[in-house]
Amino acid sequence: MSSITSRRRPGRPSKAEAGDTKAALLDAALRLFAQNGYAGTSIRAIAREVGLSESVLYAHFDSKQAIYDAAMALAGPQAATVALDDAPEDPAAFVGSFAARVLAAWDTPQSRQVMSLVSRDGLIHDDALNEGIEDALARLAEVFAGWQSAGRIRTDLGGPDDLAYALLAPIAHARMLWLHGTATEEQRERARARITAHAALFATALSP
Amino acid sequence: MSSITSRRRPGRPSKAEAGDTKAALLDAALRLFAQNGYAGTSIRAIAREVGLSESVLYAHFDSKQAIYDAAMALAGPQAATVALDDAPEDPAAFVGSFAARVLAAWDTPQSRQVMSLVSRDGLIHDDALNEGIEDALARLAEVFAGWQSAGRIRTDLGGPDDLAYALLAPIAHARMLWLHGTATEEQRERARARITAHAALFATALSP
DNA sequence: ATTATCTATAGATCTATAGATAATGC
DNA sequence: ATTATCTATAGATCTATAGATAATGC
Repeated sequence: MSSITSRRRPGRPSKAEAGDTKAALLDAALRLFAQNGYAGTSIRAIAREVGLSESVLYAHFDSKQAIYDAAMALAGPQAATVALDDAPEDPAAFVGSFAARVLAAWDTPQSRQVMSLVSRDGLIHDDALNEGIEDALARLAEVFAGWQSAGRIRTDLGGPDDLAYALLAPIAHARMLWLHGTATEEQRERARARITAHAALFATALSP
Repeated sequence: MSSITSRRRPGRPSKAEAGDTKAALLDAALRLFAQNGYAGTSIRAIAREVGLSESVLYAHFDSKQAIYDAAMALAGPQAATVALDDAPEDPAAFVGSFAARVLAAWDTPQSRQVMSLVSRDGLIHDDALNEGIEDALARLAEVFAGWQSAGRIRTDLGGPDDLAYALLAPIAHARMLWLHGTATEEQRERARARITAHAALFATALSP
């Protein structure tokens, strides 16, 4: 049962058989880095994944680190930004739509892979990433601060930043547990259920 | 500036210079595995950390995997169990003391290393660990269920499991972010502040 | 004799490079 | 000529083992 990965013959492939190698490499790299971490993923494994020889990676990238960086750069940014939208409507409605939007952004194949990658390679502890989280919390807190001074939500629960954390942390935690690179459909469903349930609970708790 | 790690001479060390090598190896292994992951940590690096030759590891363990397992077994269990204690007192008091006990259990050097290890090697997605989390949530939910049927806490916020998640997830998330193996004192302080603030907020929200 | 270390080394695997090969595009 | 692949290989590093060496404990 030796299923040989039929070797491609040497020389430039004909137009018909040529694909977007660089994109395929990055896609495979992101998947494998997310699954096995940087140290646990070899150049060889990435090449095998796309069915090419190892040296082809050095035609497209300078080094293993460069491949990692390129994969991160490609997949990273869009996952960090969670749009807060403009003038938030009613508090309860906002909380629900906020959670839904965050969920939509995080429940994509790429975002889930980034989640795994960030966890596997200790980047949660990375300064850049931490600032992203702090920033998201701060912007959310601003919204709550506005509502508190307008008397539209409870003020006795805690400060705006406490509220922001109480809303965002359970959502972020659901991401950690159930929206990673190798999550099953069942786990993703669990994440969705938890996140919407939490948003509802939080919205109810907010009202004065 | 070649500071050579002065080589020990061959042969069994004298009683005076002999230490508990196995314990030292496990300690170094846990630290390095937590910092760099399984694949990112070599036998060589562990040996260098305790100042011995590489082969000494094979006198104490069968394989690299066996070292990892031993380090996990040593550090793992005590971090998983978060005692719920017996008959919980007053809801607000319970929430505060629960958070304090979880915090105390998680803010230890070993528990923090386990946190990093679990994250680095993708073990958060491990079945055993996931069941541990589900179990903790379920036991917490039972407490809330009792109070809800006794009318001691709000019932309109959500079901017992929603409440359990709303309390535990922000605490667990603080652990992820600020109670890992290489957390600074500043980060740990941040975790403590966040966790106690969240417990207070949650307790307030609970009361009918 | 047993135990705890060391040195030396085998064999696998990893990153990276040099140079061959064949299609493309001018 | 340029581009995109391949084969072959260098040199580093990794896990693991064999066998030497010296102290211990009987």
